[in-house]
Amino acid sequence: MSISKTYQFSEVEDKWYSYWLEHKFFKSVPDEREPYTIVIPPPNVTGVLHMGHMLNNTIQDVLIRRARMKGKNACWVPGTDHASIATEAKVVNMLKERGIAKADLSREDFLKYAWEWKEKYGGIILEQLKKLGASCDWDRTRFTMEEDMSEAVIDTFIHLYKKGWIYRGVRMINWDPRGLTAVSDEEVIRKEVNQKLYYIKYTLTEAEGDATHIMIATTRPETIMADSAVCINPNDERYTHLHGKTVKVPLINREIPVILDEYVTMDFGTGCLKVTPAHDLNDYELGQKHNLPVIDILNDDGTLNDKAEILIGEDRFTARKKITVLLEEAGALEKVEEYRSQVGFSERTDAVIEPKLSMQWFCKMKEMAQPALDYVLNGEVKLIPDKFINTYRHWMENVRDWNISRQLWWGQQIPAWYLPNGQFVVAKTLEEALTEAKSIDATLTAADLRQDEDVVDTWFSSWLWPISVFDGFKNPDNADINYYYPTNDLVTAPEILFFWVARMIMAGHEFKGKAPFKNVYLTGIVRDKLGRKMSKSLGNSPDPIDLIKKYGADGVRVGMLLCSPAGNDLMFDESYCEQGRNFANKIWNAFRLVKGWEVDATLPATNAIAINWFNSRFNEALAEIEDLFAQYRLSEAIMAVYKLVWDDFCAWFLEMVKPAYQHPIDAESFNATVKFFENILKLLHPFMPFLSEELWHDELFGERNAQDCCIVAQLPEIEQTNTQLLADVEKLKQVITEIRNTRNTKQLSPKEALELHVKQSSAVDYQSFVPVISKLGNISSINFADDKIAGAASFMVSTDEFFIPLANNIDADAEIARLQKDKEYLVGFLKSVNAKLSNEKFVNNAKPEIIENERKKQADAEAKLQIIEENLKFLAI
RNA sequence: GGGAGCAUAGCUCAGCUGGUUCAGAGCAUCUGCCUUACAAGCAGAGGGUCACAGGUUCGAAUCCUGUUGCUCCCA
Repeated sequence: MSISKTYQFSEVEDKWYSYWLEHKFFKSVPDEREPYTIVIPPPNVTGVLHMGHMLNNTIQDVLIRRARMKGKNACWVPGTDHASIATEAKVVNMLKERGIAKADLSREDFLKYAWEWKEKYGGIILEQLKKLGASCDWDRTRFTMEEDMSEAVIDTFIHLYKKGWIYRGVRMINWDPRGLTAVSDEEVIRKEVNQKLYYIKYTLTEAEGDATHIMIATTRPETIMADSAVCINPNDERYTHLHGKTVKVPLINREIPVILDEYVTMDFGTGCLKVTPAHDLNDYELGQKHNLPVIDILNDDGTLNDKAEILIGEDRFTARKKITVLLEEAGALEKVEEYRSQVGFSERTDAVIEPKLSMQWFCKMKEMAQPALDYVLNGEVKLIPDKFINTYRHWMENVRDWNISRQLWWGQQIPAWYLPNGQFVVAKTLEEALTEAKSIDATLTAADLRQDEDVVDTWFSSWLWPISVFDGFKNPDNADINYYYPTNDLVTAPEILFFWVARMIMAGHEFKGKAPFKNVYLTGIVRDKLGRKMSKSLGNSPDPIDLIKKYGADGVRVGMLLCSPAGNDLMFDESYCEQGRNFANKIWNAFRLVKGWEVDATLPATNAIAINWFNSRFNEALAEIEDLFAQYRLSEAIMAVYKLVWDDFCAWFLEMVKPAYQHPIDAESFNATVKFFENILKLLHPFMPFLSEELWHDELFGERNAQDCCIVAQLPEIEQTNTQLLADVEKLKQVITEIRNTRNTKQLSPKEALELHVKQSSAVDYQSFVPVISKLGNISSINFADDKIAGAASFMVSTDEFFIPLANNIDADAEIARLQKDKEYLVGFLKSVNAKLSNEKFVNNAKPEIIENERKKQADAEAKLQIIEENLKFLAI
């Protein structure tokens, strides 16, 4: 049977994924083992896999698979959130294509269509995760709008309302005129944009001497009709004459007062501020303070309403253009300047956010923020990397109340019922609401009550996620929640640290008395190699599924991790996936080599050195990798595995034990190699699950039954290493590298066997390395000599000298020049070491071990220098 | 405007409590090899005033101050 020269991942991946599913390796039920739990950050049900997910879920899968292989009961809970704004937009579009307008539908009918959409198109992303190899317990897949989960949301709402932490009020909120809903502060993305600053003349109602008008600078001329006042700084001497006056709003000639407030910055614009309480947060607060009327001139969709008096029905941006023309014609526009400033955009619809006064539901944050902050500050919840603690604290200390109502249908409807007189009651069902309402007015019937039309913010579902996925609300004492909660690690993007992570901690404390997880690993943002964030609009994001097709899931996973330093953004480049694929291929070919070996049991065992050395090296790497995982330094962990496999195992160990072409290998070497290979597969598995599982089942590794899979194999225990052997083999490797280097510089064929003479002064047991040196260096004979060899290329490894006789091939001048250079370096080096050692302050202040070390450096350098001097003399003869 | 972080090889990054793991890794580059596991490979090599300027110290990539440049968060 011939085995392909390259690893054909496409034939392997689906096969093993199905096999794992079939044998229920991802499934977790509580048992006597220690649990290791991760809840997935639920992606939008509308979402498709992007590079951020790819990174995120690769990390989670690596952690989960590793925990499984360390004997933990690993449970990774998948699911999606209902993403009210995004989903509702998709459904509205679907309806539009069928010629149906949302406005013509009842809430009930609309929701029917929404569910239809969800069943048909939703959750694609979960299928995509399977391609990546995600070992989620799919039986536990949850969706934030399932009945139980929604019930938990409603109960939570009622609970917090009764506690006085949820209230209803008119506040300035962020309005999305495209999504036609309020959005939270966190869903507003601020971007720097080029704008224009318009200078507009407001005429004084009564001229004051020469002064007939005042000048106002604004970026939003279309809102002048909503002005309630003009504000100046009381200390501004330019405008003292205006105190107590009134001015007229241009075009509509409404009279408004000039008010005084130190809030106004004297050196920005003209020093006069138009106050528009309905359309600006700061103006609103100013208006409250000065008792100004609120004139809202905008409809929900961003068009002007009749309060504007002019340009009624025009969109706000069209109105802005038109009003500048009108102002110009009226002679009220003085000038227009270019201006750069921050504008808020809706995260979901990218519409410019409109500050708007609105009656909304809010959740108080202060009380819940304090304990949630404490968890992080006292280390019960660790943020990795810890630089986020500062940011977290800052946010938690300045947290504002959370606007939780959304003017949508897709989501959990707010459990509040209005009475005809405008009062309301909060209750789980209409019946309960009626009972309560009757205590206000006994004559009321169910028909008199009207439920609040709005739904709660999707985050108001997802903050319960770590509890609700285990049914912790309905059955607060069930086996799952008791076993899995609190979970272990949460892997997510730093951009949702506040509106998701922080709130989960709040909910965890409030409803379970415990934080929902122990560690929060915050991944970086995936950027392209120019450092730009990957986004749909830039089109700079590769489709992860295409990458998987091109490089294999294992290759992409490795590529992802290679470029993701802990906590830093990553500059993704496809070449990393290529590197991952090449690595998979390397392993595949190592396998092909070993697979092809024939064993001759009568042969003597000759590779004890190589076997003992690799065993030590493997355990050394195992300990190193363990440590890196403990610090969540996954990119360094994969690199450690990469070097162990590629350099130590393939380039050194296999080359050492590899029999000559078409020769058999002895049984001991073979068995050791197979055992090492098997351990390597285990180590690789969390990173490269498909390839490792594929090879695991080859008969090379013995009989496997259906349950005997790499995915559930147990990682080897870390054993003691032989540090002396490890150090000596480093010397051995240097010798071989020097021999190869000599060949290279002297242009000798690797096929030509050479002689080697060793003049040794160290204690390294080169004698025992003779077979390895001969094999890897293609050395025909090794002599241990006391004298230097004439007419030979030479090199040094520490203070041991090596000679390769090369009859006519020695350029004495070049040798001398090389030695001179080494000598110069050593002389300089010695000088600095000697200077240190003769410095009294150094000798008095430095730690003894440091001084000892300097002495050793001194002795080594002197010994080496002496040899070089001798060699120079020797060559000069 | 307020706060945080970063700056080390062409690129992406390590470098922990200052001192031979102190200038390192992988990729890329260059040279030579299609050597019967792998050219998606093998063997070698080159490449950095550790952003800049001061300071502390016997000793600084590492600690302190300032400057410049970039990123993020909040207003």
